[in-house]
Amino acid sequence: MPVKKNISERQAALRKILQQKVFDSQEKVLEVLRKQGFNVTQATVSRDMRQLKVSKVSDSQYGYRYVVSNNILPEDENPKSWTDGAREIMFSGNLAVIKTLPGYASSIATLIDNIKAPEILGTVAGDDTIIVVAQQGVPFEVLQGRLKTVIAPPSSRKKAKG
Amino acid sequence: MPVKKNISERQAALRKILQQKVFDSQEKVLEVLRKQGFNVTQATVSRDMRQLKVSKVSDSQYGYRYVVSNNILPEDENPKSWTDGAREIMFSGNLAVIKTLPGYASSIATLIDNIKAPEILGTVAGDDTIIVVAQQGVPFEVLQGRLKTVIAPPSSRKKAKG
DNA sequence: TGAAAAAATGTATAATTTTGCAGCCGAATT
DNA sequence: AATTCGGCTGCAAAATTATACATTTTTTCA
Repeated sequence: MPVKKNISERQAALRKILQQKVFDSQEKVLEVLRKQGFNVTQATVSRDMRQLKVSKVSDSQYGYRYVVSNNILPEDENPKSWTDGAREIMFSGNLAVIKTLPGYASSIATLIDNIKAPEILGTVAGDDTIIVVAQQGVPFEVLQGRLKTVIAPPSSRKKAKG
Repeated sequence: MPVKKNISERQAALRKILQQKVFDSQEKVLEVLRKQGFNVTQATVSRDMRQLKVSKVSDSQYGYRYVVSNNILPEDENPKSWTDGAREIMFSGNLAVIKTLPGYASSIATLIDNIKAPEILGTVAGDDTIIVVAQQGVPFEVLQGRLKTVIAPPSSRKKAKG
């Protein structure tokens, strides 16, 4: 097994590991990481978890467990930079789940429908939640990028370099 | 200063304290609790946090903070359970589809939202159908277990001796 | 290139959190 | 009343997590 050393690869692996199984200590997570060829220490796991905003919460079924957020909104992001009441976007498989202020969901869903992105099959809106269904095989990042063009105000986006 | 000793009063105070200010250790939270007349120790704060499902998460690049979910569902509240309206639960990938009696969907979806399960990204309710989106990688059994805590009849509640 | 700066990591340890255990207290039972 | 039972808590120790510092690795830039 080759020794892997890429940081984002390791953090991606960490994220996946935490999603697949319940752990109650970083040491145990570390064991799995090492079996996958990431030869690091607990200190690094701790630092990775901080960067990924992993949190440890009590879980009635399993004692303690780690939870890795799918939330792409930075914690310190200015809420005003998000239009139309959208509060957070999360991803799971070929779906995106958008939480909004109460009552905003359907209007935002309409905006999403209107961009007619080829990789978006459709949306369903409740009162404060939207589910966006992406075409099969569309990478998370692509879907995220599309949705940002609707939900993030253009002024907050970096100017194109050319 | 009167010494308060009621548990739920203390946990309510803890909740409020955590919502109002950023703390990075239980000791510091404890100081505030003590100033409010709750004469306990850090161990109790730890236990309270466990019960309230408080989680510690990295705040920005540096620093940690506690996060307490905004909705609590007192265990012995629901005088009459909405969950009687749920008829069927089915799973497909990272989704659960719940069929309900006509008109019950949104009420039950709200109950599901209120448990703030970390593995549930969100729900969308129609009139008699709810779609629950789980976090990627969450095993079917875990999602099922979560939903059962809402939808299963309160037979798990303490019974008279039998 | 190579030097300097920045980033990443390990080590050892500090800081924090969790928990086993025993005592306490109140409710229920005898 | 005394006993039992069960939940809550403090104490102290164990377990876990975070970090200061040194070292190594990577990046930058001339």
